[in-house]
Amino acid sequence: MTRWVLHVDMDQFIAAVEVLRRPELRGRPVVVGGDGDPAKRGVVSTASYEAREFGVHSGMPLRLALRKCPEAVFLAVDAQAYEAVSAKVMESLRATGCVVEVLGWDEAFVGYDGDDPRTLALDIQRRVLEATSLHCSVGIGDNKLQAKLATDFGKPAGIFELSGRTWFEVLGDRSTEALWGIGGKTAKKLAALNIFSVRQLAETDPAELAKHVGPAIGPWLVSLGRGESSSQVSAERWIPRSCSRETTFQQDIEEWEKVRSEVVVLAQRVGADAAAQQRPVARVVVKVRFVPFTTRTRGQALPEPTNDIAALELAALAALEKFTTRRAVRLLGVRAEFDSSSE
DNA sequence: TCTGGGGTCCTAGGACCC
DNA sequence: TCTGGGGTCCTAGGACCC
Repeated sequence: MTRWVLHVDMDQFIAAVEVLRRPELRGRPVVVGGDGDPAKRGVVSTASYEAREFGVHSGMPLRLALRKCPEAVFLAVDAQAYEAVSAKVMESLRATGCVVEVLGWDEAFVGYDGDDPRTLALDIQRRVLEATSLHCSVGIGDNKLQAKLATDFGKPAGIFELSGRTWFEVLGDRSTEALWGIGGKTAKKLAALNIFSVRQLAETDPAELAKHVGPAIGPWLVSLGRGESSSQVSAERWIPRSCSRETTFQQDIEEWEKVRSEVVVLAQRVGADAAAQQRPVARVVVKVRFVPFTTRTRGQALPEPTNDIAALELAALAALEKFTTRRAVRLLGVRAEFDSSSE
């Protein structure tokens, strides 16, 4: 167990990468999302700080972002470009000699056993800037939860420390939704139980909360409130449990025959992905989002784990047959669940 | 305003078995 | 006849995160 956990988070990562290769965009509101056409169905992946001043943020429909900020530059998501920069970021973190756990394109935990986490944080910022010309913020904590929450207080390009000692001082009066793992739904559920703040959550009886939210989640939520987390920073290679492909159609699909043929296309793509990873598929799950926005899933186990495309197509179609509704469809998805013995 | 795409983990209920 | 108690597995849905 390392003594300190640092959480490194790139500042407005995707937008920053785009500005880096288009210097003329610096200082302008930039919105990255979908295929770059804000008139189409899609959401904002990242907005630059300039765009955020207009109220544009991640997850917002592109059409709404356009209304809020018509003068913004809208760009398509270019995953390959971000992956390339991400690799450089992670490489410079590993060059510190510390344990690095990657959390996504633009985030990582760093485990540290020394006495001076601030100097390490400054060193990390310097290394990342030299390698990528991009800025990051660093959170320092006694554990992952504290470090992760600290980072936001350091943004942009800063360093912030949050420990067991300062936890309640910094977060005690904040809404439970400020915690990593509590979203809108859970915050509302807690509010119905008269638990509004992080401090109130910390003082809740775990067994009592378990009655309302389940045996594992109840105690876990209380530990979040107390700023506790036990999971260690791990550099172990991540073994994916599943892979999936999904598409939101620009026009809703009315014909069920067309739904069938699109599911086959998705099954083929997922099958190719699974085969590339050399992971046999044990189960296929089809996801259907009906108009206006109701989402349902149905699954089909394969007779035996396989990467055979024809078998995956058949399983996907069998799963699709389990749907009885035939309303218009706006999204289709196919997910392959791997045989867990194939690691 | 009309809501992406790619993931993870937990829960509840039913089937099934002893 | 009016039916326990425990365990495990599977499935669909929910919630959350980047």
